[in-house]
Amino acid sequence: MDKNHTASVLIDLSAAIVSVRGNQPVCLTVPDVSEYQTPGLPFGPFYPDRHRTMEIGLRQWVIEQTALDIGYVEQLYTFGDRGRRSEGADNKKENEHIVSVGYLALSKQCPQPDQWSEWYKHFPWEDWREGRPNILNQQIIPYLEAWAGFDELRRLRLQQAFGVPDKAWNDEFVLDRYELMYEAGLVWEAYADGRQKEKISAQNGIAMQLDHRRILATAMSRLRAKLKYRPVVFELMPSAFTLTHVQKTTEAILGAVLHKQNFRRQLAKNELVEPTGKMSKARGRPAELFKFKHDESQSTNLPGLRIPLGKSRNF
Amino acid sequence: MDKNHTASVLIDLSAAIVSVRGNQPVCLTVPDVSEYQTPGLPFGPFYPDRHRTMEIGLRQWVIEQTALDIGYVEQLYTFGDRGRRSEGADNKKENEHIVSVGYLALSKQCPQPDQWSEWYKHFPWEDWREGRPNILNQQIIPYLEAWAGFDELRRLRLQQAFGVPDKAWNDEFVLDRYELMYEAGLVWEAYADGRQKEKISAQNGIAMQLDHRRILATAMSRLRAKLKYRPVVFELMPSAFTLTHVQKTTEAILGAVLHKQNFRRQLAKNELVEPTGKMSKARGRPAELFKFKHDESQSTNLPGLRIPLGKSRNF
DNA sequence: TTAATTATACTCAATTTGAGCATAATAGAG
DNA sequence: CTCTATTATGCTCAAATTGAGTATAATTAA
Repeated sequence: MDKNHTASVLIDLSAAIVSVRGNQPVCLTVPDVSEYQTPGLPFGPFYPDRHRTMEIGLRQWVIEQTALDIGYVEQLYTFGDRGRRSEGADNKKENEHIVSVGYLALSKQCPQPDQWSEWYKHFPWEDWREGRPNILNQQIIPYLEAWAGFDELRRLRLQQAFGVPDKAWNDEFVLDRYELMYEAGLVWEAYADGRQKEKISAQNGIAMQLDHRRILATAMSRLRAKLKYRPVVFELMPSAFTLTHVQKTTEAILGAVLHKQNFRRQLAKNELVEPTGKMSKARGRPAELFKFKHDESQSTNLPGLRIPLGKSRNF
Repeated sequence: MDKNHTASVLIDLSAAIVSVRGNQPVCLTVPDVSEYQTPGLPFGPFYPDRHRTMEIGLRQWVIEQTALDIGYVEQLYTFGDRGRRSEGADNKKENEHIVSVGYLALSKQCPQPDQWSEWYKHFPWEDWREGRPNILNQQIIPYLEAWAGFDELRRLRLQQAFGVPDKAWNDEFVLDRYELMYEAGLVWEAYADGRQKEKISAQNGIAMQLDHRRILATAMSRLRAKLKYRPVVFELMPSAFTLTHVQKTTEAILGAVLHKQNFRRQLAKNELVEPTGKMSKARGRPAELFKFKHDESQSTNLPGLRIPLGKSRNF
């Protein structure tokens, strides 16, 4: 094997640490000191002789830096892209390449509100809870249509990702949509990476540093998909909660509204929760407080919510 | 941040290159020269200044070394484990740590039959096409039951992974089952890694080098899961095929038998194939030859086979 | 007391799934 | 040439699941 090339790299562990505040999914970010002030995801280096696995390394610096209790952690993707990542960075030697491993982590609380950034400020087209977002028809779709032109492949991808013109919107294709917009030069990062000459006029969501918005998009895709077959919502819930609370949290993640009675039917069928006996006190009729049945550990591969992929949305 | 520790690592790209020969899923392996003669997955180093992305790097050495046409490639997982990976290797400097990025690749052909190893020789408990494998009740389950003892958590995991005693077998939990067996000291690798003092008496499938069997298990899990919602089978099919051929290939991957008519109904409903007009000639009534509708590219996120997760097996 | 609000029980049609039977078209045996 | 084994394909039907309601209960705030 050819040994003329350097094969040594540094490893960055980047984390999309997700929580839900009110009815908004949020993500821990660190501020940017540069002129653009784009927020970024927290990240830290991986020291292979200090930590046995990368996940341990990740948990370590998250605890050190944020004092957060992250229960659920899942590896997302490893990015080795030269173009997108290291070139722009300034505090690294020219020859040191960086590979970044993206993680998704879930946190039940989110203290210090200013450090948490709402998902849908970065991805306004992904929140369908109040109906189809205006930004789609008013900006994104027309621009993408023009970009696709008569290119058969581009039109097919457009149809897949955005459901244009006649297919349904699939909430899991967050990453596909972002990548398409990136390629079409519709997001700021494309300009920052030099793929796009002119700055984008419209604000298609708040940009992030380097490829962090891509990592967040990956996290959103994964979490939305996972929600449907694994009971990960409970990693975002307090120890006792009402069924409506679970639903609101699920809806926040999915960016879609669900049918109340059917949602409860799923919860009941899969035996995911059990009553605590206590009741919540709020405005209307008090709701029973429930707890997750398998909180101890390894909740990972239990059945999940089984939200039918199809059209179960409430419009 | 603490800079006393070395953060520099080498990156290995390991690939589970999968194909189907006859009715057996196979995986490209490289022979081992050491005393144990355990096969391993092919791998190559990643040179960050030569290849823009890791996937490009992977395709490069696969083409160079195997002359195979791999269409579909998907990243599986990045392993940074010190214990499992680099310690045992002998051709590396002590201080150079290795992170291995596992990939799944699919190939339509598999020339040089001796280089391809059948999945179910490494995982005999995963092939349910002829009914429940004997090895489960005769060896694996009793041993695992003993290992679990009265430990509540272990019993729960056993139930999840192996469906013991009353839950259904889930074909997607290949990795969970392997990891459980590893922890219980039921596979050779546990002995090789020093987790287990005595060599395992029973042959629970053919072992592989380092953590390669774990990577293959990851690949199997991912492929089995993907099959159900993305039309990846066609990456394993020739340009023209009969419906039965698609079914046999699917069954080989899933390690389970499917209901013929219902399988066809799914194919028809999702409009994944179209007739070529030609017919196959074989033993019985000739079957129509079909082709995949979207072969050009980006077949990635089309609907998929939608094989119901539940009990659609044929026993 | 009443209205607004939230929770929960129950219903029902449409669709999807699981499992089968019936029939069609071929090759090869006799 | 006919029969049989074999594979392909069309069609049916009950059971289960899903989508979308209506009805009713238990609160707080006015």
